[in-house]
Amino acid sequence: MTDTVPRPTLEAVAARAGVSRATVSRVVNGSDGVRERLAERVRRAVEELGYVPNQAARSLVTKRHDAIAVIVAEPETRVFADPFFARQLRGISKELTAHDNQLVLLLTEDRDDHARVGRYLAGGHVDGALVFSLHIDDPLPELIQRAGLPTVYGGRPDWNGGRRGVSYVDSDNRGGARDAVRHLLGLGRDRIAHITGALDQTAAVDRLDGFRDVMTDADPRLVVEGDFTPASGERAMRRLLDRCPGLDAVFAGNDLMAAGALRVLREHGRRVPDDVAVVGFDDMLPIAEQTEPPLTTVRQDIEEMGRLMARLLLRDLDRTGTPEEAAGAGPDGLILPTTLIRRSSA
Amino acid sequence: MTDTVPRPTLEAVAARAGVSRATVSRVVNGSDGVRERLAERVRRAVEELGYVPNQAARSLVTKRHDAIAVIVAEPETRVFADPFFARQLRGISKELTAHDNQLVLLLTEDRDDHARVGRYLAGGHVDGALVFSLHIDDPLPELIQRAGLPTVYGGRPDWNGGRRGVSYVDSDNRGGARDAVRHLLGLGRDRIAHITGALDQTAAVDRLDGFRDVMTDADPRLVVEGDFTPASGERAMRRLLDRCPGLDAVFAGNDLMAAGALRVLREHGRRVPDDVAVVGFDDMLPIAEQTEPPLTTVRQDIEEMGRLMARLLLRDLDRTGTPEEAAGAGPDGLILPTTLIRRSSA
DNA sequence: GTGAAAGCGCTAACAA
DNA sequence: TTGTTAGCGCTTTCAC
Repeated sequence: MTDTVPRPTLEAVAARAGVSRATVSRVVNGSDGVRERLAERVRRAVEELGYVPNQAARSLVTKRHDAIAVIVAEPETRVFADPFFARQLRGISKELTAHDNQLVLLLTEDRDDHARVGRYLAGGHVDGALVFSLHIDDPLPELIQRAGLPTVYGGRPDWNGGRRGVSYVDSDNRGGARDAVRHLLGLGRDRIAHITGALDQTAAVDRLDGFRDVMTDADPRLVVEGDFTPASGERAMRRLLDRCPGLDAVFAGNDLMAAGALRVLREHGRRVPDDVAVVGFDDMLPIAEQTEPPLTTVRQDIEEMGRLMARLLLRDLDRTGTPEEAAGAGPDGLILPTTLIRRSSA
Repeated sequence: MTDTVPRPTLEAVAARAGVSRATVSRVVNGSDGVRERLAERVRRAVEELGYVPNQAARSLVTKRHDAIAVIVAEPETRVFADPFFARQLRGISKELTAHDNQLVLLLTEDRDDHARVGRYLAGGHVDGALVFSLHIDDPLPELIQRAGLPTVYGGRPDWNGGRRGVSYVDSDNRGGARDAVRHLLGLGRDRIAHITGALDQTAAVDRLDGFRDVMTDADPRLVVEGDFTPASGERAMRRLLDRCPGLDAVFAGNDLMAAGALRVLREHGRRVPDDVAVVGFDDMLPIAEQTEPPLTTVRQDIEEMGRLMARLLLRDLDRTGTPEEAAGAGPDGLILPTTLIRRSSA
């Protein structure tokens, strides 16, 4: 609160080291071409004065901010039921700080927020953006594109291929789903149902596609749409039991819905996995391990996703303006592998 | 990627509106004393040019950044099992953006991170800091204090009262615990056990104190220390059943541990709530509603905590330097009420 | 290899 | 009420 002593400037360091500001700047920024003797003197002065560069002044001339916006567009409360969010952030944060970039967090819920975010991005406070939880028809990508910021999306965007220069990182949702279903087949199950996630998100669509890849001729009544919440998992399970009492396995679009399904199965006296085998998706830890019985599920490496998103973005920023830019890796989607984790439910 | 057209400056707007830079600045910053006719002309020019102020240039002179650091010091993975984190962030974010402040997120895990954070804070990039999840003996407060940044803590710091000018926001952990225990007493239980959280966090200590407030002469063997994880809840419950087979109720320090306890109780054939009543703390939704049976628990308004932290900090920033400063509200702790949520477990 | 000097875009005295 | 001007602290040519 009390205004602290004004922090030392380049000028002060220069004076103390008996050199010019330019020299200090060179040393501080690690550009070579400074005689070691001088450099050493400067470093000592920096140390003694506790000098820390003023970022604002630096940005003013470099036009770099060493800051990245992370935009989470989640109007629903789902994010909170989901350790996802925190995990991805951790991954992003690690990568960003390793490269001395700051993480500016932008949480949006409604249209007003979008406008605000648009303004912020256009305001040139950050060098790039990382975006999550897009739903189909989200206006955000449009805004971001207009702001002309390098961007990496988390999760395959629905307009995939539509726009140029779009990078994204995603899990192998389709492949993971296939593994899950094949595992159930391997268990000798053949009346396998699928509870999908909200189909306005590509993750849900891709998992459904994976399911269909394997169950090419599945009874359409064995597929019910949920929305990733436990309640929707319960509803879907009830409907499934109602429609197809003979089912012997369920692949749920995520662990939360699988947990809901487990409850309904128990309620109906079906033993898991004896009568009905259940597989989830995510391996969301507090959930998957705590269900009764513990959940067999498809794990994705969330933190790594975050880390990769950041890495991709920083790489983009670094090659700004170089010739490779046009030729470069271009609009790339990075797909991370998934792993089937066997517990007791299937 | 492609360097966009340089954004218009104050200068450009001034030229277009046929006024001086100073006038444009006044209009943009809403200081009055500009004739409406001129102001209007300036606004139009701003509009036409799509002018957005350069924050770096502004900070350079105002020394304000309109940015707040949010520091989450959680070396463990606990944060991720915990929607807490996301919820508080949401609250903070809302309040901050309502006042045009940016949220810079700093996640720390180890000592190196601390050093980095210290440097960052000292670097004067932000106007204040919001800090969470402190553990006893955390070096962070020291660093922050040294950086001389206005700070608000989430959760009562352990050195409470020790330092001056420390603000914090917390839930009424002690009162909530009392409510939980009284509820169990009201159910006619009298062999009530308590599974504490990690006692290096004040939240756990305060809840234990609340338990003791009511159970003044509790058998010490009825209190077992956990660490907020489900696994610790299981361990603690086993120990309790072993030591005091006659217990008829358990108050767990959070919902995760309560869930673990429920599992062990079931495993031992104790019916809940018939044989043993169980109460949790937090009302962490995906957990509390999904347990078998659903959990009676003490709810805290996490999002509101976040919002209040931000509000407190912004208020501090605003009164910097004014006379009230010394006299002012001073080191204040804001305690939010809790509510007992009745479900089936007690 | 090092220093001098010209800004980066903005705000805030101070004059007019 | 409006304009002029002097920096804020830094990087970066360009001379030396």
